[in-house]
Amino acid sequence: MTELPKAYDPAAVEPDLYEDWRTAGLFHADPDDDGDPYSIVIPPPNVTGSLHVGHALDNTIQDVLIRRARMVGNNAVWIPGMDHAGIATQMVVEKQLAAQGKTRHDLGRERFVERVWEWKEESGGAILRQLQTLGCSLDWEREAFTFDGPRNLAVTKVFVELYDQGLIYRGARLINWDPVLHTALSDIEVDHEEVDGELVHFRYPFADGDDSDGLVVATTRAETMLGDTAIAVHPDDERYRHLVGRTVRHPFLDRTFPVIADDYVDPEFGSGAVKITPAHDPNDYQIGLRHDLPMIDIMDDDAVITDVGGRFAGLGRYDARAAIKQALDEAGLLIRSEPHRHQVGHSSRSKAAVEPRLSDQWFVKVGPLAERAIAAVKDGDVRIVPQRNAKAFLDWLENLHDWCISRQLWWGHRIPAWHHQDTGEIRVSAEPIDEDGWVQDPDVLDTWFSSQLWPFVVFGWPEETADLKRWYPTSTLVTGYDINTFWVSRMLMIGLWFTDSVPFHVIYNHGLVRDEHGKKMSKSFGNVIDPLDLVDEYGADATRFALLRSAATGTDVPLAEEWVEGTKRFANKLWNTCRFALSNLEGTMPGDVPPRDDLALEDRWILSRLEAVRSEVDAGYDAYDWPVAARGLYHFVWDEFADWYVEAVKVRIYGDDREAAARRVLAIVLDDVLRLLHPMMPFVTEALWRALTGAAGGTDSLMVAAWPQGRADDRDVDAETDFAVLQDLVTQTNRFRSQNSIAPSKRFDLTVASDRRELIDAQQELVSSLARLSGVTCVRTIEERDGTSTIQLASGQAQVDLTGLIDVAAELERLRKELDSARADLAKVTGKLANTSFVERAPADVVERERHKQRDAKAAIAQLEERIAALEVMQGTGQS
RNA sequence: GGGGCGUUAGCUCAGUUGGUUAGAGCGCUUGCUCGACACGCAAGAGGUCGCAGGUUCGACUCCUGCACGCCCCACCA
Repeated sequence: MTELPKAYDPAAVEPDLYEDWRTAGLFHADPDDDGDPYSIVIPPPNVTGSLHVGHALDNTIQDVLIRRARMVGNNAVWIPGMDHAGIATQMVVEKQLAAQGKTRHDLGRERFVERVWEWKEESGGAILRQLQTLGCSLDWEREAFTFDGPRNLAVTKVFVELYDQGLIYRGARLINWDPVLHTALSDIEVDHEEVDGELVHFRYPFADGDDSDGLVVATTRAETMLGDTAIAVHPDDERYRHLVGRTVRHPFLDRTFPVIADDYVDPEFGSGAVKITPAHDPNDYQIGLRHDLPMIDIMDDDAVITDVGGRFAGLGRYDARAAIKQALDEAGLLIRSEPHRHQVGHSSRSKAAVEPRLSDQWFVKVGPLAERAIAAVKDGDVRIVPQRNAKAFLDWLENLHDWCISRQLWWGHRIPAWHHQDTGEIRVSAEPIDEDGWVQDPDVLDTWFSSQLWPFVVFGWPEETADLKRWYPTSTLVTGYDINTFWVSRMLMIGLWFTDSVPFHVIYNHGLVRDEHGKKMSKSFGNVIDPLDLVDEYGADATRFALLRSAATGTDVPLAEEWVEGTKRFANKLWNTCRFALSNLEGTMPGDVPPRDDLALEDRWILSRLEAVRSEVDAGYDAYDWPVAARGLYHFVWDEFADWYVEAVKVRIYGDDREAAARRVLAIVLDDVLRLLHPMMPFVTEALWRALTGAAGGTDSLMVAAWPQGRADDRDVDAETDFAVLQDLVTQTNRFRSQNSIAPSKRFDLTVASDRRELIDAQQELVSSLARLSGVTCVRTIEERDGTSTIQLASGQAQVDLTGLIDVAAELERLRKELDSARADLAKVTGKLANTSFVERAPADVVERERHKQRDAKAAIAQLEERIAALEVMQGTGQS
């Protein structure tokens, strides 16, 4: 048996164990192995990524699920991999080029993409290596990449089939344009932020009148008036009904357009008349379609006004906004402008304000896909945990717009479509078209188009591989709720469409990791915690366990460094409990529970508690309730096993009464605890388990040991009740000792009158040891005597003879001194709080602290006075 | 504008189908080199469970309203 160091040192244990597991092949799964299939695919981190606490939580949870599944006997696999992360990655490399004063256009497309690949090879995937330090038991032989060969083939196949089915189409639609990255974006890549703007009221003159007459409109985006092609009013609006059909004249451009009526217009807002810019506003676009209005794109890719803007051509959109306002004013058309807060869409990548723009793009028609996904959720084919997230998920699926999938980028899956240069004809094909006049579409696909295929392409789809048959559909998808829309819903839709199966049976949503006060972690707040720093400082087990302890299902996870520190102490506690056991086991192995007659009360008690906790912890794991599982084990190990059982068992181990049974029970409990704890704290449990069982390592590992089955017969309510009586007796005695300043080393006799007299009588030795008594005498009734003190018990009373135990005079003197100082404290604080300028001007928390001090001092005084009175009675100086 | 979540000890959170003195960790106070552990042991202080009503013999727990906070979604110029 190995000698364990006095304190647990994670750094000395973790890296070697990971390497040992890996070389023994314990992470690798074989589809031909026995056991029910259990599979998880990692949400592929971006190649640009490095491990942050969100990843740490997400992957710890997956590792917990996989490790437990293995121990339960499933044929479990966890697939690693990465996402090529189109925009994000392209931006990183473009930034590197910018540092050299270059753009991607200087390199050209081919060279640029090569450059991204080079970068991917050298620095991509750091995050997967970081996951190893966290202990993640991923099957490294199955690593996949969304942009590698097999995945490319699958993406092309999916695109072509969807196109053939009429579910992918190309067309001019209003899309979100990112004027910085020069690409279209999907709706969910746009974040709405509140912005302070201006609502500008101005007048469009009638075509047949002068500038003093006309129709007043209001807008937050004056520059878009260059693309106006109508003015809309509500059909029932009495103020304007008679104007419908009239024509207005553009003040700066040689153009006239009509006043139209449309229900969309809210008569209450602004002037009740809306300028319509179909090419630059989603609502106006719809109105434009309904009324067959011309759609005039007034901006170029940089959101700069083009020649259609007449004298405003060449101005950026914000400069144009100011210039037009001024021009309106000069023309006498500006009525007024007022401050106006409103929501403006921003690119989630470049943060630039998105420009709604009419553009030729590729779209996925999502209706038919969404229908099946909705049905799968409603029918329970896929279960969302927590259930309440299902509503938002369904709402989103039920209100989908078609998905713009083309991106004007270079890094990503090239769209398998070819355009004829002369005819403009389009052909979509899995094979390159190598004929004269045909050129491939320059655009690439939205990065989520490929990642939506992840759960089946990692197993080799469209090939009918053994892996695919064995592990698809996957068991559980673990993600934060923040990407349910981006990713999860799309996997569900496309999975159902192409594999006729849900891609996962359960969607488990954890919360987002926040700082200790529940605030979002962000670099600008300076509250970011790096999980790798935590691992360095406290170990991977502590980091994992701390995250799990606060990861209540679906709610955000507050993380403070102190908690991780506290968890490290728990690991150390476990370590030392094992150290005690190991140094006393004398070769005893875990095995069958000894015959009942050989067991002492504390044995039956701890076995009963173990069984209770095992079942609670198991239920916690089953319900994805990590805090319950973690707390259950923490409490059991520390407060029951270490604090009570280990102390109790010393009587027999250091003596010679049924010590064999004691050793056996010690080994059994530890063995089960280590197994139950292993998915959450894999390293320390493995190290200790090897020491306990003598396991050689390699394939002889806790990682693949059997999950505890439980022994229902071990539940022993009588033992628990009886032991609680002893615990109460010991606790009350300790309390008495502490309150009377009796040194812990001072032993004394206890006389007990209890309705559990026989029990206490039989357990005298145990009680004496735990409460550090010289003896326990059980009597029928306590007789009040001078010089004794009584302790109240849940089951009766105990009596202590104070003669010689306490130096009454000295104790009185000590207490009186304490009382004096407590009174002085109180006076000081009370004086401070009586000072009105302090109470009014000092910060609230400082005042609150003073109030606390005041309350504390008062409580202390009351208690001291009581004890002094009691001692005075004993001394004969008080009044009884 | 729609929807969701939360409000319990100084801080972060538990609290099972409503049932005697509402729990944990951290922090705080006091004492302790007891043959696993000072990353420890023992004891202690600290809460009118956001506010106002209601149901009930009884509510932190159920209902209604309000307040505050957080989050998601959303095409009102």
